[in-house]
Amino acid sequence: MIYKLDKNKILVLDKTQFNPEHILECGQVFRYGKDENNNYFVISKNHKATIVEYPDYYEINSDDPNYFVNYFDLNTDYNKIKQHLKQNKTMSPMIDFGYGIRILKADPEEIIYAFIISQNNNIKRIQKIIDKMCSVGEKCNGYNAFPTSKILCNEPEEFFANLGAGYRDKFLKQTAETLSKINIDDIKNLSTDKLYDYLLSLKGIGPKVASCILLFGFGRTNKFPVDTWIEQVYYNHFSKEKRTRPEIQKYLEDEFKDYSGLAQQYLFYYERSNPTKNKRTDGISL
DNA sequence: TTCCAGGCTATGT
DNA sequence: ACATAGCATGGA
Repeated sequence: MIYKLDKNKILVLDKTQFNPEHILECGQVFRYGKDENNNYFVISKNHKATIVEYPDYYEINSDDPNYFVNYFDLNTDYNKIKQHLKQNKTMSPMIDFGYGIRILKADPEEIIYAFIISQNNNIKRIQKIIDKMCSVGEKCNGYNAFPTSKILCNEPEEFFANLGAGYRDKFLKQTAETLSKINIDDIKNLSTDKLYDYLLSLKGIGPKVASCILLFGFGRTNKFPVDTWIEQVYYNHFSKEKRTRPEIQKYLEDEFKDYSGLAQQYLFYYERSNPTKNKRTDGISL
């Protein structure tokens, strides 16, 4: 038990396994920021939470505490998981660096669109594009909800063309049309392999994006998405042996099994916070 | 100017 | 099955 509910507030009582900066800046969601009081906030679907820090605890203020108990995965003991992962000597210092990371239970549809946008892109621009998409989302108290697929599929071509998403605009439009015709609950319980194949059938979704969606949108923690950053981590901290991205993914999933997703977040956060000076993508020693 | 960013599609072999 | 050019946009 690391939290307690106090009316409409959640009090997170264990700061060793909850840190808003670690959670939000490790690249799993994009609709977050700091408000005028320097407090982190995050928007998920049609809900918003603000996190206020106190000396011995964090206070989560939101429009729906129950939603955010699940969203922040507060019933899972991450200290136990970290202890297990620390058996890997490479991981250990990286876990100490991002000790407060948690895998969020984000909205699947929102994650699908967000990670289609993410391909061959940078986080600043991803956030900008998503923000623009949300201009057509349901108006909530001081923010816009992420637009539903039904809303998106009724938007004209120009809407997608003007997002600044570049060539990804047609992927977003096609995905909106496809997803508006299905119920996400119908695919939510598919096996990981079947769900993976379904995601790959959508235009703009390849192995890496599908892995991110499985991990962040559908809670499949045995997935280890490999992007440019993880590729760097692999060559700099795990092995000099040249491998393709799918091979690196298999290598790391074999190593971390059901904890792959969380392990990936520690590595991603660490590498992005401490960029390797001499980039090396070919596996050859400098 | 060129390179890069949470890669993928299309089009070759 | 594997390799790679081309891709929109903006910041370094």
